[in-house]
Amino acid sequence: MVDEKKLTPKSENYSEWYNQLVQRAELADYAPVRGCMVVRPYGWALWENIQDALDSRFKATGHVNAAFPLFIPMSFLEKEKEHVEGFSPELAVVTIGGGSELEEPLIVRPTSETIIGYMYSKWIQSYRDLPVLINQWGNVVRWEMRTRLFLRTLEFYWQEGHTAHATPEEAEEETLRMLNIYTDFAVNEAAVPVIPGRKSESEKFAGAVHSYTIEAMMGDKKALQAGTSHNLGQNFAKAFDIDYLDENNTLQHCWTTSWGLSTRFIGAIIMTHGDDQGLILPPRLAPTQIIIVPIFRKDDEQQQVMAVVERIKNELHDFRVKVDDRTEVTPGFKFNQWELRGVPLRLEIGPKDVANNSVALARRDIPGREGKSFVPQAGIAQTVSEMLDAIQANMLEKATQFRDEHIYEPKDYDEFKEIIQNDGWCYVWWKPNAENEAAIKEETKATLRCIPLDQPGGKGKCIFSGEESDQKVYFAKAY
RNA sequence: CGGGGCGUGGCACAGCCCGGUAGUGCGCACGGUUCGGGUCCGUGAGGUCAUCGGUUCAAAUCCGAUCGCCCCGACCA
Repeated sequence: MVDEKKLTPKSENYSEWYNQLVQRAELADYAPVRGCMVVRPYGWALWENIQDALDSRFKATGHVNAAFPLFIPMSFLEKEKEHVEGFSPELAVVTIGGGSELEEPLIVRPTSETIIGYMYSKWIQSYRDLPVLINQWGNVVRWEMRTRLFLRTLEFYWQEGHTAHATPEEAEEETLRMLNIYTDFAVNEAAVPVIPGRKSESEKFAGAVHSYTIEAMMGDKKALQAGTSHNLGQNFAKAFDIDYLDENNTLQHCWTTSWGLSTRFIGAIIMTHGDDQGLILPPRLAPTQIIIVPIFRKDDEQQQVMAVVERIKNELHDFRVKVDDRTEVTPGFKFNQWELRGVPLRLEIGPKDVANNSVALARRDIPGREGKSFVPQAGIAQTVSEMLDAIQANMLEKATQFRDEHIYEPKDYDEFKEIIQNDGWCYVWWKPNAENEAAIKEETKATLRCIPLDQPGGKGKCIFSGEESDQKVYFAKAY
């Protein structure tokens, strides 16, 4: 018999582990409509912390938030040829409104370049109006065939930034600035090590001149595109007449960008850090950073313990802290439940601690006895603060180590195939060629994840064609 | 849309082959017990067996159709 209290181990069935974890940690649930997701309060609290971390970075670089409509006229999408080709297979279309057939079908936005481009064309007249730096928090719909909670659902929540600039240099600078913000967020807030890089021609966004990505390695070694930033050149400006008069009174097309990060990132956090006990959340993003579990048997013990618990809780007011004072479940039950939900630090206070002026600390990132320590009640805020920092740092270090251990540099294509077969990543010299890329995908299921910004320099022979090239790239199987 | 599987209390499943008044575990409610790693015991609530039709004295079980879901492929933040 399977122990229903335990998660299916990662090593046994990774996707089952993932699904059980998401649902039992109460992050999200399946909705009545196939492929749709209900984000539960705990999952949404995590998303709100992600939003705050990103929003503060956006604001610091001059961006503002706004909201654009959910419905977009079908004709808007058709104005940019590559864009409509890329998105039409996955559109949800509304044809009836208020009981009668609409003159023009509306699509539920799969992304907002078109409607925002349309508005920008009205707002922008002069070079003095530029740059326009707007971000939107919202939801979009893409009718995907196979779905998974957070990673790919019919509807998902994200932010999409859309900017317009006077020059190609400014647009490229913006595209890279936002990529760097994503990288900074992923590494320093989520403890998810990512590789920032450029997408190949075949993998880029429909309608972009070029796309950048942050690529992360999940616990099963598959790659996950965790955020994207696109330089749209003048493609959308031309399609939507986003024009301005420059200093010389000459009409010019704008240069635009777009960049997005979605609730998929929650999937990245789960699959980067989670273990067989459940979630492990980075302290900087965890909705609850510290859970206090009081332990007592008799009434008089309860009073003494709760007095200490209250005092400690007040001392920790600078942290996101909760007390689990339920009496209907045992401490052991609570330990397991909060571990499942990934709370970084657990604080136990029992009769022994009352007597010794101590508390027991258990860190989530180090399971078992090694992660447990007893510390004095005095100076608890300082102790806890340092430990949360240590957890955050350790999570990043562990994830980085795991990733680096599974990136290989094959000598030849045979070795390449063998590595991909075992789900490793390949870091190889590459001569850009869409046909060769397709051939590799066909044969191995691996895709060109990115051309990293950080290049080693020098030259080498392309892993596939043998031609000389000056760039190295990553290939891997991906979500 | 191609290949495979499954629909039975909230969840996970047994029962179906060989028709005879619906079962187990988890969860839930109540009482007690326990509480420093998912306590234990007792009592109880909860299901027109996916739907429609057929065979039969009798259908969760046999036959037919329909619907839905899951897994494997093609598409993808």
